[in-house]
Amino acid sequence: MIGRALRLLDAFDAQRRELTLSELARRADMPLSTAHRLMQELCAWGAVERDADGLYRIGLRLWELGSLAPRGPGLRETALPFLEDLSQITKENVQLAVREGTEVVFVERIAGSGAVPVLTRVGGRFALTATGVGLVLLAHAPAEVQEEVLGGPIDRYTAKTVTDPRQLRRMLADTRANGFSISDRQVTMDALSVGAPIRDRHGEVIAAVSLVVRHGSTTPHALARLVRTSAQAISRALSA
Amino acid sequence: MIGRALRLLDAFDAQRRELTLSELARRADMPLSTAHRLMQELCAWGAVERDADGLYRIGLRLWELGSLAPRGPGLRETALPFLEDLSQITKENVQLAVREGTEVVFVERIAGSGAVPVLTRVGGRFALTATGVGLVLLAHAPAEVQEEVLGGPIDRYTAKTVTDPRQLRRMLADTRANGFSISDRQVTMDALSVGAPIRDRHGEVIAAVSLVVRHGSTTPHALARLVRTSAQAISRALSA
DNA sequence: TAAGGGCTTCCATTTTCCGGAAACACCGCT
DNA sequence: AGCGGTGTTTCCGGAAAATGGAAGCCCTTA
Repeated sequence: MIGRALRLLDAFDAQRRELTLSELARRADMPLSTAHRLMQELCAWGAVERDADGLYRIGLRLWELGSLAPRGPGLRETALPFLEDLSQITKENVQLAVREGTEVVFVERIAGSGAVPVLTRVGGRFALTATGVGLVLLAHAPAEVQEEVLGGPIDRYTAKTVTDPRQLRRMLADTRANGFSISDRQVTMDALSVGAPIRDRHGEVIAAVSLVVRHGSTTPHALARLVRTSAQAISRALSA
Repeated sequence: MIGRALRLLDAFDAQRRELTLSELARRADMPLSTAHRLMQELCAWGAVERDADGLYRIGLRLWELGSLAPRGPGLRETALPFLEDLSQITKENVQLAVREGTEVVFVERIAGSGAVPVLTRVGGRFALTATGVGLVLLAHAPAEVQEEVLGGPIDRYTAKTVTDPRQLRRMLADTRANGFSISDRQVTMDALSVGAPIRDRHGEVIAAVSLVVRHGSTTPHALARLVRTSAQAISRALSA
C-alpha cells in the first residue's frame, strides 16, 4: 500500500523536520517494523535521508521533484519579477498564493522594507475565508468548494474576522464584481490585505496576489489599483 | 510496491513537467492499468494533480513536503542573506550547492547584474568534476565517492575540462590545502568559477558556495578571498 | 465508418506486504 | 555490574493487496 508511505511523509512538518523512527511510527500510527521497512525504501530512493545521528529528514530528491510543480515554483518563476516590482513600488508585503482544496497555500512572499511583519510562510497553509488572497480564490472557486467552506465551521482570528456565511457571500460577490478583495483586520488587528485574481489563458482564476499593509496606513482602493494591474500583468505573462 | 510509484514520479523532469498516463507508463515501463491505479492513489493524496486536460503534473503537496528538506530550502534560508551580500558586492553570479551521491545539486543561484549567463537551474544537477562547487564538494567527499568519480568516465565540456584523474587529484589536494577551488573554463569557455566549502558545527563540509565570473575579468585570488569569507560566515550562521 | 490512440474498469491470480516477536544497542540510574 | 527505558533492526508465516491482461469507452483523424 502506497498510502502508508505517504502517511509517514505526512509526519514531517515545518516544526518537525527531523524525526526518529519511533516518532514517525507514532505519528503515522503504525508498527515500528512497518515504519522501518517503508522508511528504508524511501531512503533508498532518496525521498528521505538519514545520517549518523539516526534522524530521518526529507531528502533532496523530494525537493527536486517538488520544484517541478507547475502551480508552485513554475508559477513563482514567472510571477516573481512582477511581485518584486510591486514590492519596490509600495515597500509593502507581497504575497502569491493558490488554492488547494479548501485552503490557501502560499507560493511566494516578499517582505516589504518597512512593512508589518506577516506570519505566513512559503509553503504554508491558511483558511480561505480570512486573507485577501483567500477571498479571491474562494470567490472564484467551484460552487461545491464554496458550499463546503461556508457550510462548515469558520475560524475566527480577531474580533473583525467575518464568520457569518451570509456576510461572507456578500464579500465574495463584491470581490467578483470589483476584481479585488479586501480583508480588513481579519487575520491580525494591525494588518489589512488587498488581493486580486491571476487568470490562465482560458480566464480561469488559478492564483491570487495580495498586498499586506499596516491598518490605516493607506486607503485600500489605492492599493487595489496596483494589485489588480500587477495581477493582470502576471496573467498576461502566464498566457504568453 | 512503493518503488513502482517512485518510478512513476521519476518520469517527470524539468523538460517534461506534464505527462499523459501513457507517457508515464511508457517511461516507467509498466502496464497502463498499473500506472493508472498508482497515479490515482498519488492524485488522491496530492502528490500529483490532474485537471480537465487529463495531463498529470507534480502536485503542490509534494512541493510543500520538499520545502521541508533541511539540505535544500533549509540551508537556502540561512545562506540567502550572505549570498545576496556577495552578489551585491561583486555583481557576479553566486551559486549554492550540495553533493548528492556523485553529483552536484544546485540549491540556489543568484544572477549578478552584469554577469555571464549561467546554465545551471535551481534543483538541477551537474558532474562533481567540473564546477567550482563540484570540486569543493568532491575534495571533501568520502574516499569511496572520490574513487567512484575518478575511476569512472569523466565528462568533458570544453577543451579546458580536466578529465585526467591524476590531474584532478592534484586539483582536489590544492582545493583542500587552499580552502577554495578554481574551475577555469572547465564548463564553458567564457566562464570561470571559484568555490569554497561550507561546514556544519562538526567541521564537516556539507555545502559549497561559488562565484561564477567571465573569464579574464578578475583575478581568481581576489574572488577566492571573498568567497571564503562568505562561506565561513554561512558556516557560522549554520552552527548558531 | 473504420482505425488508432488514449483512458478506465474489472477480476482471478499471485506476489508482496504486514506486523508480532525477539534480539540488539545504547543510554542513565542505582 | 545490573537494571529499566527507549530506540532500532531482523525474521518469517499468514493474510491482504498489488498486478496486468482483457474488454469496453471516448475521442480524433483518415
